[in-house]
Amino acid sequence: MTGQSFIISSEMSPRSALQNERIRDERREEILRAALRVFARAGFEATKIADIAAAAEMSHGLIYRYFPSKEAAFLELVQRAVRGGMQLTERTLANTQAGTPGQRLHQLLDRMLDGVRHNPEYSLIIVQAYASGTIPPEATELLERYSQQTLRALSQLIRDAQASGEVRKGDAREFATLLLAAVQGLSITRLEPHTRTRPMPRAQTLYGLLQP
Amino acid sequence: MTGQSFIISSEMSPRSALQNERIRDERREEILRAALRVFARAGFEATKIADIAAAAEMSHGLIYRYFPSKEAAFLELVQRAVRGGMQLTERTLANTQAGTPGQRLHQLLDRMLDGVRHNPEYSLIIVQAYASGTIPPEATELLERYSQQTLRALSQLIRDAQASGEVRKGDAREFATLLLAAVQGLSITRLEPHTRTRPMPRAQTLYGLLQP
Amino acid sequence: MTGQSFIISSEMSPRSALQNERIRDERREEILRAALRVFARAGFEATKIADIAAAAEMSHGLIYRYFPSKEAAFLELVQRAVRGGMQLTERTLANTQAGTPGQRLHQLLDRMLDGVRHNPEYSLIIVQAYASGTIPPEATELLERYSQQTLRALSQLIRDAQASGEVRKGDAREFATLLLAAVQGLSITRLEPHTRTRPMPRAQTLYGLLQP
Amino acid sequence: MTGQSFIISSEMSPRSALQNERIRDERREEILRAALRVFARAGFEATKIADIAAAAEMSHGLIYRYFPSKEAAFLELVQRAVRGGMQLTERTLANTQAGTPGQRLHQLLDRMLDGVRHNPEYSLIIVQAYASGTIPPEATELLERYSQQTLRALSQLIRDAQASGEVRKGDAREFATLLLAAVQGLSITRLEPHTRTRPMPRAQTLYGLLQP
DNA sequence: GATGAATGAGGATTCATTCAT
DNA sequence: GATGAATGAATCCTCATTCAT
Repeated sequence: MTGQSFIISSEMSPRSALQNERIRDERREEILRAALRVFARAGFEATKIADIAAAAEMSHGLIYRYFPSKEAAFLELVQRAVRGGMQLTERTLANTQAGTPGQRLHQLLDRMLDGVRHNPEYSLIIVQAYASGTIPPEATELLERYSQQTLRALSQLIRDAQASGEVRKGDAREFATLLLAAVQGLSITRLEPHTRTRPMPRAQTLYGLLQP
Repeated sequence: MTGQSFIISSEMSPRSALQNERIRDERREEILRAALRVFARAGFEATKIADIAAAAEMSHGLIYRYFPSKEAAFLELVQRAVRGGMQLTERTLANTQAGTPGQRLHQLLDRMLDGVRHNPEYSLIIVQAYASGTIPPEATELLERYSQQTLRALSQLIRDAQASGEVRKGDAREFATLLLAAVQGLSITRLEPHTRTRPMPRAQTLYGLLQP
Repeated sequence: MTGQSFIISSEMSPRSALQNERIRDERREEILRAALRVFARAGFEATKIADIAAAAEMSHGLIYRYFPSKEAAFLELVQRAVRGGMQLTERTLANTQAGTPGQRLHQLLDRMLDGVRHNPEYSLIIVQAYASGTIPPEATELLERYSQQTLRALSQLIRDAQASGEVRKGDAREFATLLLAAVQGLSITRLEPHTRTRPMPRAQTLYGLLQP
Repeated sequence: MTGQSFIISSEMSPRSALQNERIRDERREEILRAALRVFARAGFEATKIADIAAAAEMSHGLIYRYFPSKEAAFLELVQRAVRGGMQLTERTLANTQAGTPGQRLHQLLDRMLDGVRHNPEYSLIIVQAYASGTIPPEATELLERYSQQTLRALSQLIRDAQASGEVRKGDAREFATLLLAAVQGLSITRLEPHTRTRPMPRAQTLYGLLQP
């Protein structure tokens, strides 16, 4: 075993630090993947650590080597969900070379609905965070920032598209609120087997409603 | 209350039997009112029977005189929420003398948004039921029937309004899905102190989007 | 059942508030009695809530209706032990009419050893608090105050007895420290079945060592 | 360390076998040193294997190469403490050429107090063993033998010193019990930061009390 | 009917111990 | 030998539900 080690290592490490770090990172992601699935479907309170462990195919004790508590794992997922959502809107807003404001709005809606359709877990995490009675203040702050920022960005995009004549007249903030609500509302429908099979509205339909 | 009854008798008189039933019903409603508030905000799992009892200002033991379990109380609220929602759409659809299809659609949206604004608990119960990982199959069936029926009614109304030229062309079912999603999405915003203070979109705005 | 109640109560209390309070107080004391026995013998960490519950002949869940945590119950016992010990020395010191300083010192030692002999649990709680690696800062403070105050009182008594010629010359503080250490050391011997059966030194012997 | 060995061979040479054993012994002692510190302060139950490993600056897995269990390590320390204590008294008793019985008693007390002062860990291990609720029967037997033997030796020494007129009259066994209790009681005070700073009584003071 | 004391199943978390590398 | 990832039994604590009064 250690016969080889005299060449390289003066340390007597069975696994290199690098290897360990890789294992740790992978495990952490595995846990988060499993936790995402379970939390999204069942919510924070109804999710047992044992459920996450089972979904990640590991012992429940191991979860605690990577997260200090169930709450911490949930919080990380909320963070990722919020960050992902904010980046999406932020980037679309900033990416002025991607087309006219209307085109960018259309694109944003497309991506949002695509996310809800194929990857509803992250939007659901946000809904679950809202719906939970026992989330920590940090999560509440994150949600607040998320909705604030997303609404602002959406409103701006709508206002720009109104200026260019691509979106009909009206209170941009109200439009934005409605769009966001629709997206979140649609993600809820991904929770139930029956409703999940129904076809989701196309971004084009949603965007079409905004057109003059 | 029953403190008076010692005057008449300690036996059961028709009067007191009636009174008793009335009292029972009142108590039951008190509990449901309290449970509605608490469940809507915190969700099924995070809500403790003791919370409901505290909100209803009674001992937690008493809850069990009126409901066999926490689940049963929640289920009843889901039933009421579903029934209320279905009645609203059903009646508006049926009430052909209330105006043109477009007017009735507008009215329906108005009532829905009004409900979310001033009485968000019932819509939230539905969201919480969707979001909960441990609700009984009965609740799932109710939700399924609710969304099915509401979507059907909404679609019909939209189709009628399209026929009368009041609503723009497009897949009525998609429109209906979006409207319902928006309403449910908006109810979620009633969960958070910050977002709750933001003005809600007006029904006119929502209806306006549908107009040609 | 309630047939009787019309005479007295306008409240519909099954058990009167007074009764409830009495039950609560009794239960609380029962728990503390049981906890005292178990903690004294096994120490804080090795004592399971289930052990206390078994010793008190109740379910472990009930313990938590009376104490928020194992720690809180332990802390209360430390408090009582400390308070009891401090009162003993304090009163003997103050009770100047009980005899000469030497007589009072003798009396104090007598009571201390009697406590260790017949009621070693409280002294053991103090030893266990010292020995525990996970007691809360509150307990540490209590212990500190206890030893400080007891040493001060003992030293004073010894000094007075030296002035009256009843106790031999020497550093009173050292004498006090030794006496207290001896008492605590003796309480440790109450922990082990074998040593517990050995006769304990008499107060007279301890006091005699101090005499000129 | 073994980094050098690649020069000689990867096979086992007599030299490296010897070396290996020496290394093993050193490691073992390191662990025991660390464990002594940690157990003495925190007690058996509150001490985690990880704490010992951290104090010994090695991985916790390695501890199990040297000790089959936490209990085994603790037991070894109790053994050493007991053996050390017994040797001390035994030798002083036997070393008749070291002076008069009184002088030897004085010397013994001096060494005991010195141990408590500068090296309290071993006395504390004994206290912790007494205080622990989950030590194995082997430890209990050790403690029993220890106290029995120490008391016997001390009593004998005292009796001899009484015969030579160096110690006052009185029940030698009681005196011995008190001396031992005082020593153990003093070691407890080494557990707490505040009390640890207080000056410890001198052996002369303790011995003085025994003098006529 | 009403209360709240009591029970105990269930779930979060810890940590001694094992084991792959 | 050495490391630290992995396991799961054990323990604290909560809370739905029952029951004596």
